Amino acid sequence: MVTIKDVAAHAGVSTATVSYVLNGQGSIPAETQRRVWESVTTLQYHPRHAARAMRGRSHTLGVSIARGYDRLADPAAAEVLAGMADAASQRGLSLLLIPRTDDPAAGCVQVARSGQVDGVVLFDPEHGDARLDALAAAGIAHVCIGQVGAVWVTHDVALGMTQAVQHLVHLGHRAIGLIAPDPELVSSDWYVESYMAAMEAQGLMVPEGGVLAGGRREADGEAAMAELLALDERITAVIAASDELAYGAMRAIRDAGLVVGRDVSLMGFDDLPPAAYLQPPLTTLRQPRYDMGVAAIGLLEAQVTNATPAQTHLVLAPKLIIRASTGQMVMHDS
Amino acid sequence: MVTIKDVAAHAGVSTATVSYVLNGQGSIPAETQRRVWESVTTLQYHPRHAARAMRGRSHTLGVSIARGYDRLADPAAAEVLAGMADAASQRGLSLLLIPRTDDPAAGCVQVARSGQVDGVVLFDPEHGDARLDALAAAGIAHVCIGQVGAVWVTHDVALGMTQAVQHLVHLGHRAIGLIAPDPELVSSDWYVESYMAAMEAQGLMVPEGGVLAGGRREADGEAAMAELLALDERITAVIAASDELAYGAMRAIRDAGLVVGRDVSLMGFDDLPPAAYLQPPLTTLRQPRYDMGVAAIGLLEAQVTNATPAQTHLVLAPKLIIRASTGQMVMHDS
DNA sequence: TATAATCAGTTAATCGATTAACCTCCCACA
DNA sequence: TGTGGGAGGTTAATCGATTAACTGATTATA
Repeated sequence: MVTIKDVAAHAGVSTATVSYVLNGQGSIPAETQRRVWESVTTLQYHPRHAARAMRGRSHTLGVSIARGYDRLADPAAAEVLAGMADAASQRGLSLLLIPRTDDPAAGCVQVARSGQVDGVVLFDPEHGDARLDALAAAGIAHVCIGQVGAVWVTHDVALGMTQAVQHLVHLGHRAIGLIAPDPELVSSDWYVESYMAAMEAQGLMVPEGGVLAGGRREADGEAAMAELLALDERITAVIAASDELAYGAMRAIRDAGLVVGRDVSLMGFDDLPPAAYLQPPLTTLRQPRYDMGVAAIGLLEAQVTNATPAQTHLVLAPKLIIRASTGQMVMHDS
Repeated sequence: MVTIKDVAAHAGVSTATVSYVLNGQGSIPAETQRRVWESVTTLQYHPRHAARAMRGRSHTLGVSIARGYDRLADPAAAEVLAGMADAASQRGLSLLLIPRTDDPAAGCVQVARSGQVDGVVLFDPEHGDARLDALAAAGIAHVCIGQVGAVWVTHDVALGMTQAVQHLVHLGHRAIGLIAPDPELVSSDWYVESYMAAMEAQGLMVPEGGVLAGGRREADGEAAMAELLALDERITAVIAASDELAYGAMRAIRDAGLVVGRDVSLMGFDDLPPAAYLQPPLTTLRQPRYDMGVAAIGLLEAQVTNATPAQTHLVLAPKLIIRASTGQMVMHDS
C-alpha cells in the first residue's frame, strides 16, 4: 500500500508538502509541484479515503430505499436513481445504497452518524415515515423524493392534472372520473385536490361517485374502473393516478366490451416503459424522474455544505405524452 | 460527536474495553458489558466508519456502470442492482455507486486503491474493457455481470436457446431465424453459437441468411426482421436475442401485413416489463436478473475475504415465459 | 508454599492524511 | 544596520477506533 510518506520520500519533501500539492493549497513552487506529481503517478498513489474522511466530510451521500430494493426494479425508481448518480458524479460525490436493516430509521441514522455519508436521500418516504423523524431529530441533512418533510423534490401533480383535464376537455369530454392513488401514499391528497381544482377551473362538475381511491397495483385499477363503469352517470374519460392503475383500468374497459380511446378515454400518470406498448398506447403524464434525481442531489449538497439550505423544495413539471388511449368524445345512446 | 472516549468515560472503563465489548472480543464479564452497552445507547454512540476503515476493510463494495447511469434506467439493469443491494445488506455490506469519470478504468482503480471499496462489480463489461484490465493489473477483487474476465455471473444463453428452439419445434416450426445481438457485446457469439447448437440438436438446418446481426435498439430489430421476411426461404419463426429487438421485429411483421403468433412466431430474450403488455404479449426467456445480482455479491465477497475464490463463475438458468407471440405453425401457400 | 494460569481489564502504538504553528533564508526598505 | 515580510518549506498534533503487549489481582495446581 502506497502512502503519503512513500510519496514524500520519493519526491524528497515532507508529507505536508505532498498534501498541500495534492490539495492545491499553500505556496509550493511549480518545480516542487511537478516533482510531487511525478512521484504520485510513478508510485500510483491514491490517498486513503478513510484517512481523509477522518477529518472533514466523507463526500458520500446515502440513498435510503425502505420498501426493499425490489423497489429499484421499478423502472421509475431506477430513473430517479440514475439522475442522482449522474449529479453526484458531476460533483465528485459518491452514492451509497444504505443497507436495509430491520429498523430502517435506525439504519439511516447510523450510517450518517458513523460519518459514512454526509446526508441522506429518502427515496420513498411516506406519511409519518420513521426515517424522516429520526433524521430530523438527529439533525442529519436529508432530502425527500416526494412532498414530505422539510426539504423535498417532486413532480407537479397540480400542473399535470390541469394538463390532463384540459387535454380531455379539448377532446370534448365533460364527465371525467379519477382513479386516485392509495390514500396511504403521501401524495394521494394532492392528486385528488388537483383534480378537483382542474375540473373547477374548466367549469366542470365532478361526477357523483366519480372519484375512487384506487390503490397501487394493476388489480386495484381494474376494480376501480369496473366501479366507475357501473355508475349511473356515464363517464366518458378517466384519469388514473399512475400508469399501473391505468393498465388495470384498460383491462376493465375491454372486459366491459368497450374500446379504449373511443368509448372511454383513459389517461395515466408516470409514462413507464410499457405505456407506449399498450394496445392502444397510453396517453400519460411523463414524470421528470431523472431531473428529480438531479435536483435532489443538488438540494442535499447545498444542505451539507451551507448549513442553511437556500431552497427547501422543488416542483418539476411533468410532460403530457399524447397517445391513442384518449380520443375525441363520441355520442352514445344511453 | 460522540466518540469511543465518551463512552469509555461514561461507563467508567478504558476505550479498549469498549472496543472489545462492541466487537465481541476479549473476555469482558457480563456486568461490564451491560454497562458499556448502556452507555452506548444512552449516548447514542455510533463508531466512526472512517476510523474503523483505517484498519482493515471498508465493508463496502463498488458497482461500476460505465455507459452512463442512464443504463440504470434500463429496468433489466435495475433488477440486477436490486439483487446486489439485497445480498449486500444481508451480509452487512454497503454498496457504492462508483462515480463516473472521464476515465472509468482509472475511476474504478482509484476508488478501490483508496480503500473506499473492498471490491468492484463490473455491471456492463465489454470485450477488452479497460476497467477489467485495470482492475486485474491492480490486483483488485472484481466480478463481472456477463461472461468476461476471470470471475463472472451470467444467465445461461445456451439453455435459453435450447428451450427457445424446442418450444418452437413443438409448435411445428422448422425454419427458425435468429436476430443476434450487437456483435460488439461480449455475449454476442454465445447467442449465435447456442442457436446453432440448439438447431443442430433438433436436427434442423439453419435457414440460408437466417442469422442476422441485429444491434441493440428497437429499430435494429425492425430492420433485421424486414430483411428476414424478404428471404427466399419462408421463415415461420424468429428468435430475437433481446426483448428490445423483438419489439422492433414485431412492428416489422405487422407492417408486412402479417399477424404475430399466427403467420410468424416471435420470441424475445429478457422479459422486460413491456413484454407482457405487447399486442400480442411476447413469449420470451426471463433472465434471472435479481439472482444474478445476488450471486455477483456472493462471488465478490468470497474473493474479498478468502484470497482464493472457491468459485470463479456462475451460470444461472433463464425461464421460458410462454405468451401469445408464438403459436402453432400454419401452412401457407407460398 | 511456590508457581502457573486465568481474569479483568489498561496503556500506548498504530492506521494515513490534514493542518496549525513554526522555522529558515533571502530580499527590500528605512 | 536592523527589521519586516514573504517564499518555501518542516514538525508534530490531531482525527477515532483497534489491538498487541502489559499489569495487578486472584485462583488453581504441583
